[in-house]
Amino acid sequence: MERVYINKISDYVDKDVTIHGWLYNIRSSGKLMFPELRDGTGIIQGVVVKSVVPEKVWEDFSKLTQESSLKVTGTVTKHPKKEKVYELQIKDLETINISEPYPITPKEHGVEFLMDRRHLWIRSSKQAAILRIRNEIIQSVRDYMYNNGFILFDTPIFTPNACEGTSTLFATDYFDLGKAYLSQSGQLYAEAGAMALGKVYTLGPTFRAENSMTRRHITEFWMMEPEMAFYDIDDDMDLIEDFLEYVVQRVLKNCKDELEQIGRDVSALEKVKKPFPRVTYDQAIEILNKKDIPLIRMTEKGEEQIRPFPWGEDFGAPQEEAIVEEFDKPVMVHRWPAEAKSFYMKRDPENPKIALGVDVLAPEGFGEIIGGSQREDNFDELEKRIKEHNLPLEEFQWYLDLRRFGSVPHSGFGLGIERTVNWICNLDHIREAIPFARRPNRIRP
RNA sequence: UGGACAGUAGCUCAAUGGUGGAGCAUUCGGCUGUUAACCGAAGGGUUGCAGGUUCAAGUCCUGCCUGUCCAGCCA
Repeated sequence: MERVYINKISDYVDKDVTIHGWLYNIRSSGKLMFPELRDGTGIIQGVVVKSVVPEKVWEDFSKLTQESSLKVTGTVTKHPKKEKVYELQIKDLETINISEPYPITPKEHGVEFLMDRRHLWIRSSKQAAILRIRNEIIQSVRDYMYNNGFILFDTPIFTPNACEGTSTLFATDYFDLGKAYLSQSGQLYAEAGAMALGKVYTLGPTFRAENSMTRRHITEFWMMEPEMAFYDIDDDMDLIEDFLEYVVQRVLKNCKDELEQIGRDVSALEKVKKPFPRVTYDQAIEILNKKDIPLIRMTEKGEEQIRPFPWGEDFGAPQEEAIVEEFDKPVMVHRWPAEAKSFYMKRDPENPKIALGVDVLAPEGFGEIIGGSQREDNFDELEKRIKEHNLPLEEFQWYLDLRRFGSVPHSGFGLGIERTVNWICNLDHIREAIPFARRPNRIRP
């Protein structure tokens, strides 16, 4: 008997097939049973008729519990009432394993209960659909880069130094060489790659020891960071919008079923087409003042609201939301106050108080998904910044070499994979955007 | 790290300071088109932990633990 997967079942109408999978749920009605089978690619309802199947098959089905594993043979038919839905008229059953009582029932559960059983929760249809969309997002990222001349350039995870300060780094012992830190960005190495290969990208896990308990933060997340020689900040933004449009439109095209399964309103995603709004920091401040959004600062007395929003302050969640509300596409906020940004960003030649950085805010309140910039390519300027930020100059000598030996203007950005999944899937929380989320209060399972 | 809220059966939740219940799950029985199927029955409890108030605490008070949400930080 031909073994088939459920997502290809429509090719086998009126044919006999075998499905290898698990029992997702079962409903019975006297002399009829309706087992729902899942095989990782989808779910199909089986029909077991007592008067049709051998007595042993009927008895074996009666013994099945949720998540029991099995091989089922039957004839594929169209659903009598539903369009484009198929059923399996069951003829035979081979039980592989009778599951112990399964903890995740088809009823409601709390997040802690589910996260404690994340290894089982991912079998649920919504979680499985999210992980399939994640797969499509990552594959489309790789394909975009490959098809546009970017070279995959893997950067190290053990690093000796901080990219943006040591307080958010996880430290570990490294033989006789003292401390090693888990990478929080591959950018500095990617810059070396860009000088060697022109356009590169790195895609891998990154680690931030931030005690952030929000729906947008995890301590271990995947980031895709392209770095391009001879790109300025405007080239960088051109790339961002072309790239993001490709990823979103491809997920829309290839993950129709999954998006429907998780109840995603795709009309919002369909609008993600070039061009995206480009808003300078100064223009963003104007939006905040027009909407009377203050800076909120925590003091000893409590909350303090400062209006109008003072120039130079970074935006928080309420500010980002107010800006994004104005548009129905990802918004690129660029040319930030240099004070609030990292040491490696190039200053605007027209205004030294401005850094040539860009943040991309996802629509629908999902926050920042991309942070990018044109990098400082002048040796003296960069060395000065490293000193100003009290970073260990010796550790950055190799990085400064990139400015000593044939320095060129270059730019790049970092895309948070889970934040992108969070947005595209319209999730309540980023913990569902990765198979096993790591958060300050969770390292298991 | 700060603020708000919560913790009762395997799960999701009820219970005026006065005998701790329901639905689902589990086990048993019934039902020939079910869709989180339905109907009947059974088993299932150290009310997060430690103190305190009270004749009496799941309920009120204090401390701790755990979790959730929000803020900051960031992708």
